[in-house]
Amino acid sequence: MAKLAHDHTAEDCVELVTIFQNLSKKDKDTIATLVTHHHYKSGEYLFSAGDASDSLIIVAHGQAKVFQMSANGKEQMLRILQTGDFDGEAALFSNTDHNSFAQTLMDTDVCQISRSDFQKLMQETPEMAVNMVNALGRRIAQLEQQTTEVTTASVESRLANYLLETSAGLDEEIFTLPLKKKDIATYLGTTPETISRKLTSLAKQGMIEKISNNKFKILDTDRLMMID
Amino acid sequence: MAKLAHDHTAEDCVELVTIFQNLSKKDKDTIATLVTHHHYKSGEYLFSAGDASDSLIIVAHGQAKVFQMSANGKEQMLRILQTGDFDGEAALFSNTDHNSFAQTLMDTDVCQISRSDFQKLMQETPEMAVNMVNALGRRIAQLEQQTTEVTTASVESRLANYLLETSAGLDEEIFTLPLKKKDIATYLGTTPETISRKLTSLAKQGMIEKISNNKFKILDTDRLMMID
DNA sequence: CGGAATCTTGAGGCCCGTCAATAACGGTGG
DNA sequence: CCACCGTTATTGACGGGCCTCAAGATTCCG
Repeated sequence: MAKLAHDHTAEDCVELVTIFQNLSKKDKDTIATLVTHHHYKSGEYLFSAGDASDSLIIVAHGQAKVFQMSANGKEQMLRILQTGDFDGEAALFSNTDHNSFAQTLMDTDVCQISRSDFQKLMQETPEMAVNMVNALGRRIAQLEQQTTEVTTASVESRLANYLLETSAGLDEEIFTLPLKKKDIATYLGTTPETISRKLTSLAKQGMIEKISNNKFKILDTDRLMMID
Repeated sequence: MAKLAHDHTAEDCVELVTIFQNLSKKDKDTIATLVTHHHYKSGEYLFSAGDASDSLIIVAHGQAKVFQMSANGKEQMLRILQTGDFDGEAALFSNTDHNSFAQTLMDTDVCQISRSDFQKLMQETPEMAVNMVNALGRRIAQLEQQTTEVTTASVESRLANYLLETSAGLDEEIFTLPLKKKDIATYLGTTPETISRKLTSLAKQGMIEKISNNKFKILDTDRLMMID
């Protein structure tokens, strides 16, 4: 394997992650000693459903998708882990298995803390526990939003929202969809075919412009927001 | 207002709620002094979207539904708060408004702790913060499950699961649906008409027996689990 | 007992999922 | 640089599940 372009150390993880950010230097140093890190190539799994779930996983650099598999074999995307995000499930309950999958979307560096170390850490560092509570609260709000949208809004509306969210923050006029259509589809609770159709439909209606198959330009934010 | 059948005191709240349960007597007493309680009649709102969100709300006795309202006016049920459950959102972020509604389904007693008191409590009582993290983690797992089911499984399958979950725990053969069809519908992301149709369909297929419009008997657990 | 809310049942239609075939893309090696 | 092949995306035809609208039946509760 090629040498990493950047070296990602335990300190990097601690600096990157929001739940550690406002802690004292001393606390951060302690945490750094508890962390192990690993490199994954694009497409590898961080964990699969059924795996023993025994550590908190932090994305130090890269991107991974977390999804569940339903009884009939359909994927449902739960979230995209970006640099600095973590997957909590693992560190919270004792003796439960993962019920979801995490697969990297690019080469990705990951840090881990074992459940027991993490639980000890929360006992000893209340600020960290409070940070954790806040992070989980945000996650809950986001999931509630996702559930509501998926059941109450049309695919066209969900897709429009997704485009607006994805393009927000980038002040580029033209932006690139960061995911394959299949992944966008499972994120929005639909199929790649429908995504494809709705994108051309939005383009025909003049709300977006299609530059290439995954590059787009927002033409009419207001109308996109009003769909459905 | 009539005198309450049972007196629900601050101590009751503290005893009832899982996040307080394994704390020391001393800690519990402290918490009890921070709690205020209120009685609500059936159908009243504990809070509405847009209200300032400034306290943790605990259901000491009764039942309430928490739901969001989508842009096009549809309700999406997020969860049912039972005795001992709490709504977290409020106590976690600073200066955000509620984005959901909570409405009682029967006469209900509620306890509250202000956000500032609760945040202080977490700082001073790490065990409580850890309890909170665990409770939120469970809630996340449940929401992820709900999102996945709602997008990947048919209404019939979701309803079958709901019936199994609702009847589980009660060893009664015949059980009563605790919610109106409209509420079941918004919980499962569908409409009352569809719920009605699917229930008669399940009965025709011999998997359940319809005793009255809201009393049912499970006849074939295995087939109910296999739907879809 | 009476009126309001809830539930049931039917008819009709549309959104979107499925299946399938073609096209475009992207990386690899010659 | 181009030819090649697997992956991904597009487009069409079709069907079905579920939503909508509406009317009638039933239940609930004062």
